[in-house]
Amino acid sequence: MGRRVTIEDVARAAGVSRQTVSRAINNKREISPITLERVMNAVQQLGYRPSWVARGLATQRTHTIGLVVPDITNPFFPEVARGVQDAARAAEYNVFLYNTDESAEREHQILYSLASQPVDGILLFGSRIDDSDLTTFAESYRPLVVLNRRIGHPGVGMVLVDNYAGARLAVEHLINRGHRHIGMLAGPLASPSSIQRVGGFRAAIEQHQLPLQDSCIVPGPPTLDGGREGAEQLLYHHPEITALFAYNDVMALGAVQAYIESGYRVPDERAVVGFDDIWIAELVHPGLTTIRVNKYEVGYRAAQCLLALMEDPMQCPPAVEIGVELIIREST
Amino acid sequence: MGRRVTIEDVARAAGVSRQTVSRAINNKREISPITLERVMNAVQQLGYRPSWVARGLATQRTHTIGLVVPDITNPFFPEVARGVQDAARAAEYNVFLYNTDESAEREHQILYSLASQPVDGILLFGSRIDDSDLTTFAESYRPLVVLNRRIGHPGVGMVLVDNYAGARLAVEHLINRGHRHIGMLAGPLASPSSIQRVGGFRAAIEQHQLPLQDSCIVPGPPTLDGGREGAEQLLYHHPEITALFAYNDVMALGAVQAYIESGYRVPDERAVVGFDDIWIAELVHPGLTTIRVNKYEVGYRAAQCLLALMEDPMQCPPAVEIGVELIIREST
DNA sequence: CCAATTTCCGTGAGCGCTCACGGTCATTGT
DNA sequence: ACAATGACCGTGAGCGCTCACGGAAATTGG
Repeated sequence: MGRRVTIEDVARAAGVSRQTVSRAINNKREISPITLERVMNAVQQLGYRPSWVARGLATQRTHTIGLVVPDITNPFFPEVARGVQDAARAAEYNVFLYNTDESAEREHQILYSLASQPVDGILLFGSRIDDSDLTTFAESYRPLVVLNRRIGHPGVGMVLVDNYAGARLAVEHLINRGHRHIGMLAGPLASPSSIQRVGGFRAAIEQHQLPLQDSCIVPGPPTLDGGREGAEQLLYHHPEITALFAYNDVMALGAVQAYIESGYRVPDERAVVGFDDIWIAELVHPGLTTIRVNKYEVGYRAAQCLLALMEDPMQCPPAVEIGVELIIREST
Repeated sequence: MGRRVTIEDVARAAGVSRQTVSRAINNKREISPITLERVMNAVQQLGYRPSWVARGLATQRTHTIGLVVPDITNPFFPEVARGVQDAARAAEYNVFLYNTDESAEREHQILYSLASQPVDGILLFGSRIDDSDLTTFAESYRPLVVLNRRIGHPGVGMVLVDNYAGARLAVEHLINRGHRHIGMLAGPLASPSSIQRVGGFRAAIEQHQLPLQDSCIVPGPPTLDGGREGAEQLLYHHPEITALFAYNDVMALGAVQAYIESGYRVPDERAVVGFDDIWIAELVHPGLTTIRVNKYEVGYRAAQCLLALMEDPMQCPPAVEIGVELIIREST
């Protein structure tokens, strides 16, 4: 109850003009220390809080960024989100969160609705829309940072996880362990990170002149069941395969489950390596060998990039490269 | 580039007044079908998108809610957040996400900053500020829904997980399994859910007339390490304890680890039951016996409650009760 | 065929703030 | 002592939209 305290009220109470109050709270100087204090007192007493919305309308900036992820429930993203939040908070930005559910249509909706302003910039992670759509989008909309996409466009930043190197590390590790028939659970084919990981996988296999049929690379949803089913399918069609490289840890976990349920011992008879190093990878039994990605860093640096972009929306920031690391545990 | 398309542009293009355009896009009827179509065409052609901010200033509603959680990285919260998002999306609301890091000070900051408007309502989960602060907060601010707090105040909704019953279920299960010396990892004592779970724990123990010293209930941060350390401590001071009820699954997992590292077999020599049934509880080995809380439902229904509250901010909605369920796996 | 509705649409004001000016007073230099 | 500089502050307008009016046209009834 009670009307909102406006800047006018403060001005009246302090015996100055609105503009002076505005100057005070945004410490623009151009204001004498004494009036500044007078104003600040009035602010305190009335409990005045400037309206973010009104300010947004006047300045055309809302101090808000939008974070778009496929699904916050996917264990990869909470840490990323956390990184984003922390970076945003440091700069006094708020962050909106949206889930696309891996659906391009849904993603379009969100992006479209984001255009009607609430945000100053967008962080697009795990995008599933195609490159041309993304480019036209980047052209018409505000600063944007994308994950694992190469878009050479002023005003858009890129964060690139080294998927290719990660996949190679994984495969080489498997080869070192003596495996010669290696399969891959490729995840969602539409995803660029899947393409990159498959690329690294193929390259490593070929370099070592190991046999590889296309049917040893099976796509599937990046979920536990996706991993389980992929592994079962491979078990059936390619029983010679003794090791699996999975698109991500969740799929890898599913694969391990499938193996165990089918009576194989991991890692003695079948080995599995995942990707991401999500929190639980070290808790399961056997502990999951995986490629670690610093997820917090991904979020944090992406947000920083976006923040910089918002200062100067026309620059072409260098891509932020995120390195990866092989973490060996018991599943290989 | 290019100025923003305003409602005036549309009005001009369609040969009508701003107000008519406004009516059209908010389908207030009071508008003839023919002009409606004319306006809509103009909207299409110019690619007009009403400014959320300007509308917010005029209507004093931003169509935004704020979700405050201790840490989105805590595996309990992503699912909750997901439920919130989905409910919000259905009503065309955006959601801000904030992390308090279990810090009361940080929470105050956030709540305070939220007062300067960006949100129409607040979802406060895992609050760590004390009851009186919370009440004064509830009085002065906009609609609010809190989790696991009893605040009888018009305009504030409550979502209550049945912690008490959950704790009893857990303890009784342990007793059925033959345990007579049962300890508890109590989590953060400041948290109401901790208090409630401890209450249920005590009640069950007493009802079955089992021995219980206060030192068998050890507090600690709700993390893996918190659980591990608590278990070690108990192992040292109360070696007679054969079963543990943990504040949450993460602590329970830590406890299991501690036991295994100390050479105890779970569940043969030591049993552990958790709380929440987070995603990974069934993936670890041994699978974790736990009290399941439907986290998605918590978020979804909380958001619905908030939405209702925003329609009529002075009502006292009934508390939303969330039931729990004992899930028996291999850790007991 | 004319008053009483109803339907439709336009006008002014205002939401709470900031920006670009311009004005006033005290200060400085010579 | 007088113009010129600078520090400080106030004024109007405007950001893009909606609300509460009120007026004109189209409809109805007897």
